[in-house]
Amino acid sequence: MVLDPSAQLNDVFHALAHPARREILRRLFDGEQNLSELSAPLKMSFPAASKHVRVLEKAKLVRRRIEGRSHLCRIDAKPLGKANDWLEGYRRLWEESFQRLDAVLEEMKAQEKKHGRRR
Amino acid sequence: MVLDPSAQLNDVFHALAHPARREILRRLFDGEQNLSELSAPLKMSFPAASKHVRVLEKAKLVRRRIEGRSHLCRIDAKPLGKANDWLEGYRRLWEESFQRLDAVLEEMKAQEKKHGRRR
DNA sequence: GGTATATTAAACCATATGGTTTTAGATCCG
DNA sequence: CGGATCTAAAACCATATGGTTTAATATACC
Repeated sequence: MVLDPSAQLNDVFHALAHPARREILRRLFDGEQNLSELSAPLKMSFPAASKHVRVLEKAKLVRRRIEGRSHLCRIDAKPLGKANDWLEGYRRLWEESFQRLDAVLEEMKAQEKKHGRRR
Repeated sequence: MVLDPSAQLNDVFHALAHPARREILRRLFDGEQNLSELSAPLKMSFPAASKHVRVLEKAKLVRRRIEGRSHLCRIDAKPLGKANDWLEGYRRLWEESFQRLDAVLEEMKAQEKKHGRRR
């Protein structure tokens, strides 16, 4: 069905790459909202906001339920799990880099204790 | 210095949205490589690959050390930690969705046991 | 110096992205 | 019916993206 197995991941990461779309997701986190409600706080026209929602739908991060003239949007976080799975493989790497930072900070503290605070 | 605090996150997610760039990262995971080595397995011209590396550099996911005519690239996973932090806020949501899936599968298994396998 | 190698830069192209405004459909409501 | 509301669709625009090919630059090597 899906030709490129990583195509979904492309769509998810691309969807997350725009702050307006992340804001939309953040607000959907608290529950369903229709397009008007979603677009209102965004500093752009309604059609622009609507297009962002479509990008989220393509990434299957948002599902739409039409009720009369209101299009109710709901978050579906499953694809975020896929993104998380991909990141997971690198967790050791970025955690190590924070450990190294911690080590530096510890070293600085130790130096402070030994020689007293400077400046 | 950074006008939009989410700009880094935009760059990171955008960088991850292309399979060639994810592949580059995956290979840098195993250690430093220069541009020629990185571009060789990609089905595109050298300049195209070089541009992808620039996108990764802009997202601070890759650092470059020039040694003679060889540009050695090294992964820096810290920005992936930022991406992970953002995702973290939604973890509960996607885990719940998997639990629901598990519940459905459990239910199906229980039915199987009760009534025997059909077909 | 001369040649091969690694990389950048430039020019170009097609398509995508992100926005706008305007027009057109549905649907609700008095 | 008629008007207000919610949304889509279309047309348009500027810029970005992702690729190419060709030229230029810098380094290594004989």
